[in-house]
Amino acid sequence: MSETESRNFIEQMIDKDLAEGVYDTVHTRFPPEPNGYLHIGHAKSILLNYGLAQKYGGKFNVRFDDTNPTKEKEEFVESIKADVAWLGADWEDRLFFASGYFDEMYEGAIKLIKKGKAYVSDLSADEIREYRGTLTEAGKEDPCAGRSVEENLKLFQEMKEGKYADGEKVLRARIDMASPNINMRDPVIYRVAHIPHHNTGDKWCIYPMYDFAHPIEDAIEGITHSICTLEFEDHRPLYDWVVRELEYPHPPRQIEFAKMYLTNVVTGKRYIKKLVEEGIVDGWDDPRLVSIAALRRRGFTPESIRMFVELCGVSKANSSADYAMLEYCIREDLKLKRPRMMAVLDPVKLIIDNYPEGESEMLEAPNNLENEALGNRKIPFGRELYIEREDFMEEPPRKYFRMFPGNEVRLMNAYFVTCTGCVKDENGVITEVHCTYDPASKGGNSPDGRKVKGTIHWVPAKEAVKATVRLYENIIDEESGVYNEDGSLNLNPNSLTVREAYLEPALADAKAYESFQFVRNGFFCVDYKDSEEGAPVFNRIVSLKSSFVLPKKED
RNA sequence: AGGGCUAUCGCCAAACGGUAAGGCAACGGACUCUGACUCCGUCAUUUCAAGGUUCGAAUCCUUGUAGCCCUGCCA
Repeated sequence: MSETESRNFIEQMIDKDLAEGVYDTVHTRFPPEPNGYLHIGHAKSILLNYGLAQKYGGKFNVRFDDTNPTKEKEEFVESIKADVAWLGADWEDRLFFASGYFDEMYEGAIKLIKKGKAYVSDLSADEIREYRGTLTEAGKEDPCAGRSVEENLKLFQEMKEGKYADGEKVLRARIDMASPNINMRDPVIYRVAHIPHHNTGDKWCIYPMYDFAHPIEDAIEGITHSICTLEFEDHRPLYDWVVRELEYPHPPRQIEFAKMYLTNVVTGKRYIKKLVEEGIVDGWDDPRLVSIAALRRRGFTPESIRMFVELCGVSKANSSADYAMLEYCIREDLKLKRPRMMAVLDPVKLIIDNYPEGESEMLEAPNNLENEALGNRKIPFGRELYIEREDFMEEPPRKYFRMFPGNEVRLMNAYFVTCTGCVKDENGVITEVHCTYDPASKGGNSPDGRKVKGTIHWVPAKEAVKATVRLYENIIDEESGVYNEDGSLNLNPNSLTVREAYLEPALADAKAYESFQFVRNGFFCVDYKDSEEGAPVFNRIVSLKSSFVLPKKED
């Protein structure tokens, strides 16, 4: 860490703890409940926790907070592990499950009962709610609060043994029914649920509540800084109460930060579910979504997401980052490390009239002009090529530097060509553009040193590979907000455009999730998921800014 | 008399009583084997508001205002 670098508020708290000797190390954790897929918001938590451990030379755990078997599935455990690993957060040998601590939690509950700090209640869920009072009125004492320690012990034992049906009895912590903080009004800490658990099977029919379980999990693992989101701020007094009453020697400190939101993006599980069910997207990893898997499939790299999280920073102010910042991060990460290949998305044929018919040659091109380490590749060149339809204009506006009759441009990595005209069909649609080339300008430079203003990309007509390209835009119509008046999503009808494009031959061997910069057309990632018979599909990651923009009309 | 938290440029975000960093976006211009990238320049006399304390306030005090969270046997 450099001295000049400013520290976020969490680092400042950690510095203080370390300086005052409250802790002598830093141990963080990412504690997801395995009840869904991770998205960009979780990435912030993962990278924040992992980053702090790295920064302070401490440790980082991954722990599944699986205390409610009604919601959790093994399937999610695997996807979460994969996503965390992909992001580069290394838990080493510290992968834990809250369910692994059920014995300690049970012992903890007994300890509370013995201290007179917990009691078994017969109240129903509705009654408990009634007794709890409201935001402005104090709660009432639970009629069971007066039970003796012995009776509570016996009843709790019976809860564990399965003598009671779901909902019949709960264990409550005895704190303060009149507390202005509703979480402190004798919170339920154990409930009965006769449901098999994905880890413990049917060993247990009572399960601890989050507020009781979480501090214990942290304490057992020796977590020093338990970082969570803002909505748990009100729970901190209860968190502290639990670790204090259970007399953990070095209790962890809970610190809350603001969740990250992205502008014009959908993260709500219920909305995503609807999009999937209605077939608007093809699953939770559709590249238009922001689940970790979707971002990966779209071609975002772990590095780009790390950069994004760092750029966003951490604070306690609710905020929502601009999607443009995420795009900036992937452009920044990829621009030097990926090859720049040529692909024509909207082809029109270019015929070089003075290039010998039937002949062809191989040209050598650098994969990335700014990164020699990426090497060179060979591209076949011949008399007939495809160029981008918009790279030719019969009557160009001012400041149009590409193909128009009489203008000389460079075919990237190939030759200078001078446009001579075009051929149209009966409807006036341009079918061919014609030009002549300067054989002396091979490689893209003329021996006489003359310059051209424009350089355009191309692919050889014969050898080009035809491939499916999917162009994605935000699934939300950004012009008018995320939601319609009726609460439905305001969808962008053009969020996906599929087209057949021509790629230069070198791209035919691309591997899944390999990314490329298509010259002028943005960054693309190869995706095999939905392709037929293993044919690659190219997903556009982001478009280059200002691409395709013609000059403003002159006044 | 509910409680807790937050307010700094279009969007994130520093500044910790010493005179408003930085990034994204935007806008000029230069450069360029793509009009991208890169580079250079512009972009808060002012920090939700109004008072107060101070030589000096985004930072301290007072009073307001706005937003978020909390009444699961979810996490």
